[in-house]
Amino acid sequence: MDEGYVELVLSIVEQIPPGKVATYGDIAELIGIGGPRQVGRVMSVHGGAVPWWRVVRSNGRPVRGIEPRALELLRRDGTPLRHDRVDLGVARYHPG
DNA sequence: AATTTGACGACCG
DNA sequence: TCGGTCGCCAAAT
Repeated sequence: MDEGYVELVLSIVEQIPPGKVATYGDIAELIGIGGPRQVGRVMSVHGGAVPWWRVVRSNGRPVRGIEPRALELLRRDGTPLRHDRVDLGVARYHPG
């Protein structure tokens, strides 16, 4: 596998197809780390190498601090957006 | 070693 | 829908 959960998180994010999104909580639960904050921390450090904009919060809102950027990238992927929010009911991707 | 911080989540009013 | 609170855990200070 790998040396730590960091690579594991990144590998999952890379598997998210265009037009779909995953939540921090889903990833955290999938790999079995303490909580979604750890996923967020990993993304803040190594997220630049993966499609970070396909990881959103549980309420469908994009990542904090970079919403404009995330929304444009999501829109480019064809992700179902409802104004400034992702339609999780349709766009939610179940990793694994 | 102790405290605060953070790309979060669930719950409550 | 919005804001406040608590729980969570690793990293930063």
